[in-house]
Amino acid sequence: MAGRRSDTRERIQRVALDLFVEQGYEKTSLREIAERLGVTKAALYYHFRTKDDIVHSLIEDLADSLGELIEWARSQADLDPLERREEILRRFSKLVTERFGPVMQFIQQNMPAMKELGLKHAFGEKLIELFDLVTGGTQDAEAELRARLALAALMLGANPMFGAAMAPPPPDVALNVALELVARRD
Amino acid sequence: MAGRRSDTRERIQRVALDLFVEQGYEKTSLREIAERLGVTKAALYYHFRTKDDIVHSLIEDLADSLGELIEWARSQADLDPLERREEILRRFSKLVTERFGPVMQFIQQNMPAMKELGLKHAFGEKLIELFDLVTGGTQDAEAELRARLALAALMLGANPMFGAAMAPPPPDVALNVALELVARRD
DNA sequence: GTCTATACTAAGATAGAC
DNA sequence: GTCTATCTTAGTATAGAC
Repeated sequence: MAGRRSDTRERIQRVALDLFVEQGYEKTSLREIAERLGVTKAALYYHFRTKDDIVHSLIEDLADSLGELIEWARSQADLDPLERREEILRRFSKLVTERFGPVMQFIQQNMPAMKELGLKHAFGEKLIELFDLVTGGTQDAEAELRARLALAALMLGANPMFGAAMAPPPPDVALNVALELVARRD
Repeated sequence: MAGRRSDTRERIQRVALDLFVEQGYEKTSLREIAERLGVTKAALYYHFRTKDDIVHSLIEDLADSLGELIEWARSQADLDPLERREEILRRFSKLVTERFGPVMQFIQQNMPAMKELGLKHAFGEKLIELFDLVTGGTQDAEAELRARLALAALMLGANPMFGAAMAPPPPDVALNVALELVARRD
């Protein structure tokens, strides 16, 4: 626990994420990851029990951050609903642009790989909670769609179809459009 | 050429698409497809040269339909730009809801599998052309984002993140929001 | 047009030495 | 903490009989 463990574990995570984003989860073999790191497959198995386990470790951080955002949002029940929604979107945008863009891209492009072993749940449930907070609990279909699109706007750089072929929108533009989508309507 | 070939080829396409959507491309083996049809793997290889070839056949129809839509749009250069954009979105919405929803979902959830063998190009290039027609060729970042979101709204039922966990928006609601996103702004 | 049988390749994973 | 060697499983694909 104390002291400095080798950084191999983190190097594995970095290289694996790079390859997963670039080629996809299934098409990336452990051999490939190992080769790029200059170690053998067996070495990977010292740090991670399975291939899935690498993904799991990557997503845990993201799920934790979303959890913190949700917790914060729940604690702001007295805030003006619109202001709260807007601040949620701002903070979400910050998470995506500053830290979790690649992981988000990976998740969206490799959903089938996520379906196993509760990988989806740690993150997927958080995304739904966040979505509910942005809709404000309404059942109105259009309001729901707008909330989804607002989140989508912030993630479009990571969208499998649009993200791959085109440049992502500047974060500030995306945030503005997202805010407009959930703005009070008259 | 003449007469009625066996329908095995189409049955393979249907079953394969079902399984691909359900479990993902990589996780679906030819053995699985064959078993569900009550034939052997070798039978599949009679109708399709490779596993990729099955996907290719599925996407060709979609690409053709998009091609027709694009061709129509190009022929309407004299139409009011806004009206044209709106009609493009309407027709695209129709394609998605009436025929290509599952294929779209499959594509979005399995992008890494698309990257090979020009599978991406037949369809991907068409999507970009369509996108350009909806933006109307502007370079404005916000207008571009709005055009993307308009298309995204119509495909959200097929979106890997939102589509899986939540009910898709009613098509008419999605179309309305899409139209609003590209509406002339004052 | 479909099947049996099989070749070939590569993947994920484990055991045990260093 | 990393290696060599090996196991197990599964996949794609082909040849040739029916």
